[in-house]
Amino acid sequence: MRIATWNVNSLKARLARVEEWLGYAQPDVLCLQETKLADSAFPAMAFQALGYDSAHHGEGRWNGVAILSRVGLEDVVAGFTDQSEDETTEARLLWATCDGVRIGTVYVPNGRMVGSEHYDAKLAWLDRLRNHVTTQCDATGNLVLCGDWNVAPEDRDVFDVKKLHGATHVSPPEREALAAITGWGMEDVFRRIYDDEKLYSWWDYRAGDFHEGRGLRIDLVLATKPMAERATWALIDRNARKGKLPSDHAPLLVDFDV
DNA sequence: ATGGTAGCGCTGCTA
Repeated sequence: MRIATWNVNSLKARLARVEEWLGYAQPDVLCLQETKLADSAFPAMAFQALGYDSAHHGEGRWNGVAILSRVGLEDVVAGFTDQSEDETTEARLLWATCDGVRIGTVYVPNGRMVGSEHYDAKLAWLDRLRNHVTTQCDATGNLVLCGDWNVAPEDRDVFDVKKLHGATHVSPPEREALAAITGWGMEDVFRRIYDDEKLYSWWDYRAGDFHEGRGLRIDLVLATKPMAERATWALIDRNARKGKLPSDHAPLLVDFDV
């Protein structure tokens, strides 16, 4: 099973690129983030025409997550299950079961500046996700949780450690919040395949950062042990970050022997 | 050298 994750930074702006990419990347499951669409505007028919069932959880202008699958799509759950009736939350989490694998797509809040209310909200969101996963999910089962985590797990995932020291995406509390999730029983699968530095998944649009190699690895596929052990191949598809009007993120693909 | 781009949507916010 090939599972991919891609922050597309507006599915409306990126639909043609996503369709083209599905054609040559051939994922069985694709998790999307930042669709920036309301559910009513989600182009389900375009994906159905390519053989993919889909589920979308969106709010319109910002955020929005989706799962596309050509191997079945069942038991779709949007958001946190502890959500109260009147709680309004941003569309950042969606689950589905695809061919026996429980798959989640996440778009973790950016956090903006360390110490800001947005940063505190990011840490709180990650802790809520940890609570959700550790109480609702089975670490011995087939679980894959992928998306834009807005956290670079280690210094080797950052283009300039000194420049970004203590900043958002690399601060110790963010890394600890992510580690609390992996520590429960999931692995950053990409690192099972590659040890290298300078393998990034996001580059700022500004100042030629992509072409200068100034990026971060913040898009991650986490998998429980039984799944991670069956990972056979992974790739950050930098070609999808090139050309006219790309997303600022590249897609990440992982093959599992299931 | 403290810049720069993209998306949404029409003003400035978000990333």
